Amino acid sequence: MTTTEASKTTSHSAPILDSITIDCVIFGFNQGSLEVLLVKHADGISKDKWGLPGGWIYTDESTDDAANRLLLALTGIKDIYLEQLRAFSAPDRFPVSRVITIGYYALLKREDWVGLKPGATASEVAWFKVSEVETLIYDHLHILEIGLKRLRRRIKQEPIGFNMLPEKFTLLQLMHLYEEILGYEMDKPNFRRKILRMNLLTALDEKQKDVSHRAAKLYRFNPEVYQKLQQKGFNFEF
Amino acid sequence: MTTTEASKTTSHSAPILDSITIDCVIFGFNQGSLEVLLVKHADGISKDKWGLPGGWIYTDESTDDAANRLLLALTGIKDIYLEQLRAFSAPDRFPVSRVITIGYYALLKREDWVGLKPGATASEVAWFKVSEVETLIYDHLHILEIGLKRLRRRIKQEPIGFNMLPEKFTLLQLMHLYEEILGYEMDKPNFRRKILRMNLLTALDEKQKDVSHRAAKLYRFNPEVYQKLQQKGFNFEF
DNA sequence: TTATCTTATAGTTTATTTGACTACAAGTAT
DNA sequence: ATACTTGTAGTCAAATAAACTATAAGATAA
Repeated sequence: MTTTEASKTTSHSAPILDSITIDCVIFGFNQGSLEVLLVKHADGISKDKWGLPGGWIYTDESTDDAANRLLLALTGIKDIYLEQLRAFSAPDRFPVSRVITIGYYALLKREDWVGLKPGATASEVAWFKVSEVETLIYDHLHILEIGLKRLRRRIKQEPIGFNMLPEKFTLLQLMHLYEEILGYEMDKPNFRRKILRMNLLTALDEKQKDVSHRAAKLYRFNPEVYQKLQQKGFNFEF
Repeated sequence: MTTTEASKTTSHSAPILDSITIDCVIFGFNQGSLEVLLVKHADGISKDKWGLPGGWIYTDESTDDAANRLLLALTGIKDIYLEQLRAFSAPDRFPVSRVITIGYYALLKREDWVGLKPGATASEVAWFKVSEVETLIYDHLHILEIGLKRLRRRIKQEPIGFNMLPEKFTLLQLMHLYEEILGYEMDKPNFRRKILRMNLLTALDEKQKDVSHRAAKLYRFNPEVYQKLQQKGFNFEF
């Protein structure tokens, strides 16, 4: 394999599968915008171009394990929300040799992100607004699009949006997240009513601070309640 | 690679990827039951055991192409509804060597199925009721479960059920398909109203024949209308 | 300190959709 | 002719969604 793709991984020398990689679309929500974490390749045929973070798969790990390993190495964070998208397999997707990649997408709390982890291989890492990404190496733009499509679908069916918000958030912040991802505006009172009626949020005895207007109540997502409701056949829907 | 996995494919000698396969869950609807097409392996470590049809991927084709090629070889039918599930990658999923498989699921009209195509490699092929499948080779039972889950989700969001019915069908047949897949009973008049209101069905000037009761009107799914409605933001939902 | 601005939150009203039913129509079988 | 089965139409109450109004709770500034 060329250094181009090999540069995706750490310098770890464990045996790897030689024609399969993983690539990950990492979403974050920052100042009202949906963003994606990209890396700039240090060398190889895609030198100085931006692409999705990715890497090889060790022979003794699943692709889920590989994706989690990659995320930990890149962000220093464990237990990131992660879901497989699918395999991307166009014969010419990678110009040097035949490589199939398994796409993933992850949701990150921006408050957990502290910058590039020392020791990571990428020469540069940065957040980009999803709406402003225009070109990426290989078929990574396509993977990003599929990831975005999946996120839009999922966020209407499962309460995963919280994974991109701080632990404590206001209902308006949550609504803005939905508006940004789904691409349309919503009605504040109706949104409140609908989400509160589900009982998935715990109201805290706390309010926003440092805002120049009436402070809103803070809420926390309650995964335990969600699990219980799910078992009773409850279906999250937006 | 061993003959076990190799026996999945035809004896074609085109170059293949050596650690990736595809496996396909083929669903059909017959006499009120959801069924799956399985093959019995002729030799190798899984000799005489039932599993999903699968095969290798040529170096110059995508996994979608490989899946379509497999389906054509197995059934003789082109243009089968096909969607990728995801990659299955547990390191020990295939006991002989490290092989990742890309799972697919397909929907077949049982009227198109004419029995095993001459020249196919599998020693035996048969339809099984999904509810009665208990053991399959490797992780194929898991793939089947994921396929079923995906089918249940999709059928509520997109009008794909028609792919398992004859061209002309009655509303009750369609409802029975939904009941069987989703696992709960529905109300006849309400079902009619909801599906007809969507305008996706063309009423034909024909009725059922050879039934010992009042014959129901036959309908046909109209993909053109669906496409137009989709562009206008229409969302199929059940 | 009062007026004004901004956002939070509560409530109203109407239209639409769902779910559970009833009723009748159109055939077949006895 | 009668009973039986399934198809199809229609009713009605309850639940939900969409659009909107109104008020509350602060912060800011005249």
